[in-house]
Amino acid sequence: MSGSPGFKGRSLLERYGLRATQQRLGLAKLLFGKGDRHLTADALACEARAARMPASLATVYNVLNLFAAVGLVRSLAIDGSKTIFDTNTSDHSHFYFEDTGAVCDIGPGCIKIGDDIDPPEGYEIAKIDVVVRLRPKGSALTLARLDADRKDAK
Amino acid sequence: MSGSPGFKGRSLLERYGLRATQQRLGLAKLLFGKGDRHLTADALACEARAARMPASLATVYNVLNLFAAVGLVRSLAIDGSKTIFDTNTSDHSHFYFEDTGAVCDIGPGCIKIGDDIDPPEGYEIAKIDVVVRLRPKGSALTLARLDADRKDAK
DNA sequence: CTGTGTGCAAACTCTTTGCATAAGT
DNA sequence: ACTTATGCAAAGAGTTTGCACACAG
Repeated sequence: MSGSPGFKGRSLLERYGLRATQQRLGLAKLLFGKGDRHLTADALACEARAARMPASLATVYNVLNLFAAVGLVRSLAIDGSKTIFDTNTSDHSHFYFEDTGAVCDIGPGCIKIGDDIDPPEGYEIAKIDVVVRLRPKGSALTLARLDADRKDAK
Repeated sequence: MSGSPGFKGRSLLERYGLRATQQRLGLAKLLFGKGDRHLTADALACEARAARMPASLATVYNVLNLFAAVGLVRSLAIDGSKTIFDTNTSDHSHFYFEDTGAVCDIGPGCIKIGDDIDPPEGYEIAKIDVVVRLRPKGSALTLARLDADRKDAK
């Protein structure tokens, strides 16, 4: 099971006009081998190392950005600092877990965005990102809590 | 008109339990003095300098993060690199102009988010961010275009 | 006065880039 | 062979942090 995955990475890459290098094949296998995924470049680099298909962090960024440019993956700007790459390129929304930083898909049926949005003159809609931010129940940040925390900190 | 703005910054800050310092007052005036705004920390620092109410960049970050923590402003993670602070804390969506990086509000009426979203067990919805990404008409990135660009680059 | 905020600069994280080497067609 | 990708390390942007000084209450 090590040399000939049923996974057709080579033809996938070639279909997108990309040269099939070891690193791209390895990363593609990790990305598309096990269902929809949401990964940072760093996380993918770690997985690659663990799977004995090492690729430098710079290469992982290059490959992910390249994949994003051709539409193989989609990049999400959810938490500001890290860029998350999503292997699901279809229309869908996301849950974002503020405590863990995890991301997961919401089926396209659950959220209805008006198809009646009027883009300003001269512009067209590239895509619509919907992020439902979740926090553990009862952790709401209230003024009272802020105050309490300030006193606790003393 | 220099010393006593009709703008009640002091009481605003004190209502939120914040000490009314010069920098906070100055920044609050810029933020809330002219309607809803979408600013980066850097842009606000520049404005402050221009308005003769200078505050160091570090202080601008501190103040904006503080304001965001108490709910005076809302921080948006839209483009991944820069954090944008929005003075409109009510429920609304955003247009994001990919060519200029500008952000503007979409009235809450234009987009309907199902109120029927089921948060996963143990979590509650902190907020929902909707970003409609806009690009200039006709700039869609197609495979054909990518190919053409590659050849052009030669 | 006492505590808190500010400013500066350095540290830090994430991401991109330049150049020599290695791999792909 | 010729082209293109990779790896490394350094650069770059944006944001945060530590500490001395200054300001607000």
